[in-house]
Parts: sequence; structure tokens; C-alpha cells
Amino acid sequence: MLISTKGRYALRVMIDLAEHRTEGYVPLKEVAERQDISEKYLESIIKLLVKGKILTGLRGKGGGYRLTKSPEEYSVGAVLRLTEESLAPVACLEGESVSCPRMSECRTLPMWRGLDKVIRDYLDNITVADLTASDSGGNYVI
Amino acid sequence: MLISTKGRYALRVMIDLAEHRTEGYVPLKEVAERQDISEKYLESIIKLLVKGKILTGLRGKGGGYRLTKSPEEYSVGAVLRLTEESLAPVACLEGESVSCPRMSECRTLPMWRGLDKVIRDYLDNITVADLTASDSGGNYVI
DNA sequence: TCATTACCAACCTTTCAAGTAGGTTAATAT
DNA sequence: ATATTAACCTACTTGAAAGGTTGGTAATGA
Repeated sequence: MLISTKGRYALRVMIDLAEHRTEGYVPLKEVAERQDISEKYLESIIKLLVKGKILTGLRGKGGGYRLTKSPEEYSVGAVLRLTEESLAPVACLEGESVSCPRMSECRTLPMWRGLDKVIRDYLDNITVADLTASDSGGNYVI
Repeated sequence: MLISTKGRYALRVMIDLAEHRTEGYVPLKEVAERQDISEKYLESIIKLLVKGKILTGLRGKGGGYRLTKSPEEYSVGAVLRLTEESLAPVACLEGESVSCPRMSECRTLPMWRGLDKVIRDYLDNITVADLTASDSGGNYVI
């Protein structure tokens, strides 16, 4: 499993907010209801997105969350990287200086790097806008 | 993490056996030493590969394991599917009839399917032979 | 018959995903 | 001012899975 529920939910939140961005700040409660996700759990996910500056929160009555930029400015990869720690397909490619002692002689490492690139290329070239209802469904269709 | 140590080790075993296939049956002990993997743990991984018929074991003195077919007949994907249960990038695509109630209306599902395809296409088009020392390193190089 | 080697079953330990629970601070409408 | 709304914060729980270990049994060749 490359992408956990956290990542999947994060994306769904982004799409939901994109589809309701004309309404100003949208309370978490509404998103949770529409998306059928527990408010409390969603809270912990949204916190990561706020910290990552891809959405901003406003407290108090009339408050809620909204996207800081427009939907086509967020790649799916960028969203997932905020919740997933790592999108690397194998442990060997995680972090920065993971030094596997076999690295230099490893027969499989280049192949894993290739897989990593294929995944990154895919996820970084789809935007949140591509996933909204208003979009006809472009690049990613099989 | 899409691929666990089990899958990575399995691949390294296959490559090791491919590179030593002229020597007839190769004992697990030798593979474990060369690959720096605990014998006991490797045992449990090899069991899966034998069950999957991609290598055969022979008991007793002079025994060990060898590939049942030639290295270019095994795709990386085929090997990994024997150890990994699922290569699906998200839970929604696992198993056969996973019925997420939101499936029909899901904004993200087609995108996940696309990701799954990209990964499958990559892993199914590299063979164990491509990963051996004798190979110049073809398709998968970045 | 003995060393070798594959095969088999059960258990352990640590980590992490996934989710709960309960409280605190800030903004706004009345 | 004060009640209400809603974001923000910290800590805990639970279950499953990854990543092993331990201790055996069965076949084979010298």
C-alpha cells in the first residue's frame, strides 16, 4: 500500500473544498459529513494541510477552511507528500541519506529509482482541478 | 511503502539464482550469505516462490534451489505478486470485489486506477534477466 | 548412518495506521 | 459582555501487519 487513508482523505478534502470554494470558508463539519469521514480524524489530517500551507483556517462563527490557491495549482503529489511522510515505493529510497551498505553493488536499486520516477511523474502531473466534477477528466484516464 | 522487504529480498534471490544458474542447485545458505539475509527469514520467502512454481527445491546433499525457467521469462511484477499479496497503491483497488460504497461517485478512483496501471506497466516490463550483472541495463534506466 | 539440505508450524516483537477523547483559544453575532 | 461557533492542541487506544526467531521433521547422497 503506497497511499494510506490519510492521503486519500486529504485529497478528497481538497477536492471538496475546490468544489465549494465559492462559498468562502467551509467548516470542517460540513466536509466531514459530505465525505463521510469522522470529524475528529479529519481534523488531524486537515492540520497537516494547514501546516503545509495549502489551505488556511479561520476560527469562530463563519469560519472554516478554504484553499489558499486555486485548484489547478495543487498537484496530487504535493498534497500526498504532506500526509504520507514518503511516497517512495521501497524503503531504500526513503529520506535523504538512507545509506544502505549494499547501495553501490545493488542490482535492484536503479530499477526502484525508475519505479519511483514513474510514480512521481504520474502524481505530479495531475492537479486537484483535474479531479473536480467540473473537469472532464483529462490526463489520468486509462 | 508499496514493496516490503519480503518482495525486495525475493527479487534479490531470483537475481542471485539467475547469476549462479550454471552451478545447478544452489543451497539457501549460500544465497543468504551472499545476500546478507537471515537464513531463517529467507526460508519463509523462498517457500512462497516455490509455491508459486518460479523455482524448485531439491533436498539433501547437493540439493538447493534453482529457477524453473530462464531469467528473461520472469517479470519483476510476477515475482513481487508472489510475496506481496497486493501491488495496489491504495486499499480501494485491492482484492477483487472490494465494494466501497462511494465507488460510483468517487472523484479519485479513476486516478488511482491510472496510477495502478502505470505501476503495473513498469513492473511487468522488466525481467529478472534485465537485473543481472550480465545485462547492460535496459528499459528501466532513468 | 551421518551430514546435509529442504520443508513445516508456531511464536515473538516492534511499529504504524487509524481512530478516540477531551480540552483550549479565537472570532463573531446578539 | 456573553454565548456560540469553530479551529486548534495533546494524549491515548486499538488492531494489524511487517519483520523476524525458535525448534523441529523429512528426504537425499556419500
